[in-house]
Amino acid sequence: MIRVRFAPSPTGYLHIGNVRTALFNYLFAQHEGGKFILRIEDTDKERSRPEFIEGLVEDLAWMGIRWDEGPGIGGDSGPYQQSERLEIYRKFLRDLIQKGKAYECYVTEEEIEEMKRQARLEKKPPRFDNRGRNFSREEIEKRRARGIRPTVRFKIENPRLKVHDLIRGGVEFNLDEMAGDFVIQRADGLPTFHLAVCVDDGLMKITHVIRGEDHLSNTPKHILLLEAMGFKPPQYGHLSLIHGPGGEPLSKRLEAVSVREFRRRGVLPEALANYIALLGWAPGQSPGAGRTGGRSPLDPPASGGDREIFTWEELKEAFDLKQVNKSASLYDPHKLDWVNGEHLRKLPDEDFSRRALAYLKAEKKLKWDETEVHRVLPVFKDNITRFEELEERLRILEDNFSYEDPALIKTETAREIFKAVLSILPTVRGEGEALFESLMNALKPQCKARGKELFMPFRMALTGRAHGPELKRIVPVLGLERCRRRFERALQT
RNA sequence: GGCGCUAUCGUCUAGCCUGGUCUAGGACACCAGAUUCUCAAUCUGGCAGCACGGGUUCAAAUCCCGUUAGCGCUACCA
Repeated sequence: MIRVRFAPSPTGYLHIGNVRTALFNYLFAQHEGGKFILRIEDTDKERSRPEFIEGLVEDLAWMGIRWDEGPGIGGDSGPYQQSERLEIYRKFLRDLIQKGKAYECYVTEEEIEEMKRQARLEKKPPRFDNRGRNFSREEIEKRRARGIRPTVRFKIENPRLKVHDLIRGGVEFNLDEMAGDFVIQRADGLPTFHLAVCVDDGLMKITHVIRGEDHLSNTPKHILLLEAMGFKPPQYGHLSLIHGPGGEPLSKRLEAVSVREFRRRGVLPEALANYIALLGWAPGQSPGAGRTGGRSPLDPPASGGDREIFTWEELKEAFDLKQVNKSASLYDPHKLDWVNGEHLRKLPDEDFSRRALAYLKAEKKLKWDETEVHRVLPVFKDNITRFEELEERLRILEDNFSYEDPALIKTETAREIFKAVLSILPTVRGEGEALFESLMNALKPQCKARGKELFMPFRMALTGRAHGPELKRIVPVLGLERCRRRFERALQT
């Protein structure tokens, strides 16, 4: 059974970068019929904050990424919050020390700082020289007497290591060149990330660790640690990092790329998932789908490497870790908007209205009658890229708008048109677009204006705006009575 | 500095493993045209790329070496 995990530390909200890690883990698990585990890594008590845990859980749930084990639902390997697993880590730590695979290290932070300073001066790579390994009894007693609390370091015995990365292929490390023995328990008695991760991945029987590239260099340490504790290391796959639109690190604009922000602006969760999945992944080209082939729309959607729009189900079906590419990519807001628009337009009117309404309510932007809004919403389906634009569009429901271009309704022709409309309005019948047709049929004999000359003043009187959805769609949702009021108002302006 | 990773249109990518079918395909963005009310949507067309230098080969985007650039790690953060 495949078991993967997403292990965020609650030091901020979910954003494009870490939600992609979550998504790839989730899709992989779903595709393979495995389990997806959520684990909260809050061993850094300085930076971790409880409200971020809630935020993470909420954002993940909103996205539609569901965990099989983790906070809120439990599971066989709990607890799933590292701050509640401290006893477990201590037990493994004692064991490691007992077996001689780790040791208490009385070297102080100041000494290490000095060591680094020296190294810089000599233009040598700064690395810990493992001096704490060989302190004499007396030295240790002396340091203890000075009140120095020890860290615990893991002994690196065989520093050369070859790792097969699921995404990158073979990667070779030489830990000698990188660093010395590393800390697995801080002086304050809390485990470091390295220890906690390895104990948890071991105990939770994680089979595949899919995480950010920033952990690639940690992998040899983790494999060594896992083995020292008697666990079989999982397989590792490292995802490249994502950068902002200008190539700058994402951390510089975390707010703009947070899941919360996308939700606030009215992005569909499945569209976000779709877009993010496309960052660093593309469905491989099926053998038949060559450049000249040209697939017909009737071909099964899962084929071909040029697909862009996926439902959640299609994503789970098509996702393949082997097709994830190694290079970093930039977040492009334009394409997200396009993907979102595609998903919006694919929604049946009823679903579109329901979800748009839910958005407006959640964001406290519903200022009009709910049933009426529900009825009007589909008119805007082709006109928006995000729900956030709806607030402005819906002002069409208000009678006392100001005219964007008042000159348009003041011309002689405009006044003639309005008078003619008002005169034929009582005779107009019909539903939907037929209503508009009926209106136009009655109107044409009564006035000579045609084309733009006719429609622009018409639109301005009705909506106050020069642009908007087609009139044949606007008129029926506004209703004849409201139209009458607006034409009369235009005449008096 | 050391170690590691990466490198195809402005951006996301297909192709690379198993060299020829690639005068490199798709998508976003951009530009132009169509759609006889606008905007949008939609359709059509256009612009634009194998980082650089060597090799191997009859043949290299694809294999090898080097250079350059970007990124990551180099914490008692994760």
